Amino acid sequence: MLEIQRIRTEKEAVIEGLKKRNIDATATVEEILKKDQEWRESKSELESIAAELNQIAKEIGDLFKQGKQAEANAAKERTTSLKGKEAQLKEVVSGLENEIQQLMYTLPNVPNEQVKAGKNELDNEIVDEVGSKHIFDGEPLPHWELTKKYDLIDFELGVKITGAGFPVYKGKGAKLQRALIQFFLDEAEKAGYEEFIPPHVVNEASGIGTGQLPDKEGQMYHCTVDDLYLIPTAEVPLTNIYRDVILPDENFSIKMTGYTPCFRREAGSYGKDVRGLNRLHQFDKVEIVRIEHPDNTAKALDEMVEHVRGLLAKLGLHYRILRLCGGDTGFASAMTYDFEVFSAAQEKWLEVSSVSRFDTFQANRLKLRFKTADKKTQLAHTLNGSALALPRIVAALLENYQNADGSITIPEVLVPYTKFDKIG
RNA sequence: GGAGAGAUGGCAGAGUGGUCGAAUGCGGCGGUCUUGAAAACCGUUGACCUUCACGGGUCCGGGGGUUCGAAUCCCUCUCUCUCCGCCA
Repeated sequence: MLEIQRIRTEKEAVIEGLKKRNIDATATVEEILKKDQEWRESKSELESIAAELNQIAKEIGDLFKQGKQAEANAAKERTTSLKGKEAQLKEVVSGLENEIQQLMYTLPNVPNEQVKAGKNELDNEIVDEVGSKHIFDGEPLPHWELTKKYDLIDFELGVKITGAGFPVYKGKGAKLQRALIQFFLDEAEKAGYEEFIPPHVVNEASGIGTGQLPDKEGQMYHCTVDDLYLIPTAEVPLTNIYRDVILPDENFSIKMTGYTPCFRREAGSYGKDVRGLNRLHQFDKVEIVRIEHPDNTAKALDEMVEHVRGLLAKLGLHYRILRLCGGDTGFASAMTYDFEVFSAAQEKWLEVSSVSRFDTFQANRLKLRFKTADKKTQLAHTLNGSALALPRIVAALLENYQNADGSITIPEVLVPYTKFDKIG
């Protein structure tokens, strides 16, 4: 959620910024400011009535103590009309607060100045591409054939047990999965991230804190009996560790990592790109999350990008980095870099990581703040990124590392984890 | 699932209708003393909204009610703890 203060003082900049998302927020912003003005007026009127009532109440207390019953009762009379007015104003004020809140929830984050205007993924900027396409002797097989051939992942079995999008990993397929998780966690730890194993189910307040709720309700699995949500990413529980927290001083840099399964309903995305591992309802991911002083955010984002680069380089994958355009940048994000690996058999790019800075957008909802040197409270900045999401990495590894004899080579960095260097 | 207890400031913990945003202790911060530190002593120490400011207002788990006045009384929800049962 944007800060109301920012809308008051930087109205034009906010509207201009949101245009990069292909959104004209003028009407909403004007509406917010109008209601905000009304709210402030009603609120101050309400407060002066409250002050008067407090004053009278105090007088009555004194009168009773002095035994001046009659005068006290007379004073009581004075309160009735004030109380009526107070009740009326209270309703107006809380009504306005609700309306403003609802409007505020509809506004996405203002893109960073580096973000280009654009409608959709076609307008994203390719900022770098590393590696080149594998040259194969024959036709490489797509990963869904490889997983079947070597009995690594059983999609049909998952359908039987749960439904589409819940694969069963077997044998070397399962081991490869575990190896990647371990490898990613070790790398994150080397980079200074502290490991967490958070709950995989969260409450409503946490969903609101990181911005999944209220708007994107349909994306999460909801356990209605207990009113809890399966996490769509470790970002939710990890970031919410710092909900309602005021860090004691401004010297902080919090770096967290965690592996969790991620659950996504992916409502409305059936039919396209859902083959094999490309899009699942449950998948594994190692996430990195940072909480930073606003002055340090740009640097932190760069470090996270470098970290993900390092992972892909070590795995020897051909990848590219995109800076998402305004229209493709997530609701809460101010700037996002997507990482895509090239899938040799499918001959297309697969997104494997998304690294974002949210600035104060999440912190505002989370009430995540810190104390400045002069003892003021100020919103902190949050960032997060996948490092990495497993399924498409697995897809790319299997497809790209096929050998002429049909076997699949395991990248050297993973061998200590898998304890085997070849499939097939 | 059954029975009971409870939710107060960073923590512990008092407070059952008016002077309580809240005693006291611990912790934190500043100071005195000291070569330095400890101890001792003194002071200070919540968040939010509004205002240029003075000031004003709100907050004692959430919501509602009674009252001139609620941390304190009533209703309701949520959560936590203890015991029993069940289970890893």
